[in-house]
Amino acid sequence: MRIGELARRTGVRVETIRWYEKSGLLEKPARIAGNYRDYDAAALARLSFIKRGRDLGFSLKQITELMALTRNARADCERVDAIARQHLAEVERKIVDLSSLRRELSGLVNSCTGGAIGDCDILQALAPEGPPSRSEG
Amino acid sequence: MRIGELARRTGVRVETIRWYEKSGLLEKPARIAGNYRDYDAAALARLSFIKRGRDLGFSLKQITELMALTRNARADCERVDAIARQHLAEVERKIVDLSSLRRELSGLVNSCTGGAIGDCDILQALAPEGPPSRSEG
DNA sequence: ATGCTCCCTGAAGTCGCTACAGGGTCAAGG
DNA sequence: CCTTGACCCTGTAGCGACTTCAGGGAGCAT
Repeated sequence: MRIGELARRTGVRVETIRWYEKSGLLEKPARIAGNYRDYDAAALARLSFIKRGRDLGFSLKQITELMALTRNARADCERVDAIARQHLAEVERKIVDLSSLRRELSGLVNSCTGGAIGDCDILQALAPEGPPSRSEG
Repeated sequence: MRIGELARRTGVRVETIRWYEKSGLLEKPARIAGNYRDYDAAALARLSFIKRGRDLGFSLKQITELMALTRNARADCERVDAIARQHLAEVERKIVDLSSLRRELSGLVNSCTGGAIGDCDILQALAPEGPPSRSEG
């Protein structure tokens, strides 16, 4: 199949597929007449794996490693688990960070009473502690 | 004050300050002997505002707009509120996305029983529906 | 010949920095 | 006077994961 069909089947954009090839995640496919890329079922499986990994938030580097591990069928599952656990920890950290951010932001947003800029609590909260003149620094 | 002191006082790195200047968030400061940048209290306040906005996750573009609004003291608070609300909505969406991601990932991680790659449930979950050879696709 | 859809390459742009190369400036110390 | 060291300067390239753009070629239908 050509790149457009592969894109349609995987939900990955054509440009992105070419970019994966350039950065070494996908092998260079055969070419048919017209210099068009020609993909087979293995390429489809590989790209689906990448897509699934990306959807789960893994980096391309992690996905590269995971794909390498799949080819080494005798290797231990440990490394795969480590990558997944590390990613999970990162996701959990991000959730915590964003949650405290949300608390702060929703406090800000609810403080807005719709007046003029001078009274805007949002801008007040963003401004530094003191006014520009520093008599109490 | 010179750029190093400004950096220390705001917690923004020297290179980042120069980068803010280059991208138009900070005005070009006066120069003292030796071609060193010379910052005043207004620059300190401005950079503190930027820092606080960044800590709250606003984009530089949003911060630029917020700073422009502060200078227009008679303007309505509405636009400020809109920016903050939009950002809050984005943060909330990210939290939702990451939470479902966490569920999926922790399911994955817990499925790992420590065997060989061939049995690894994590890789199974990442792989596409069928194996590369497609007799049942 | 024209129009259309698909495909090609290579380069540049996005965001928000970070890092590096290769210097200049200035005060303190010997 | 010279060196050391902290600080500063400019300009460029790199990061991740793409997206967009410029400028074409391939192949089919009309």
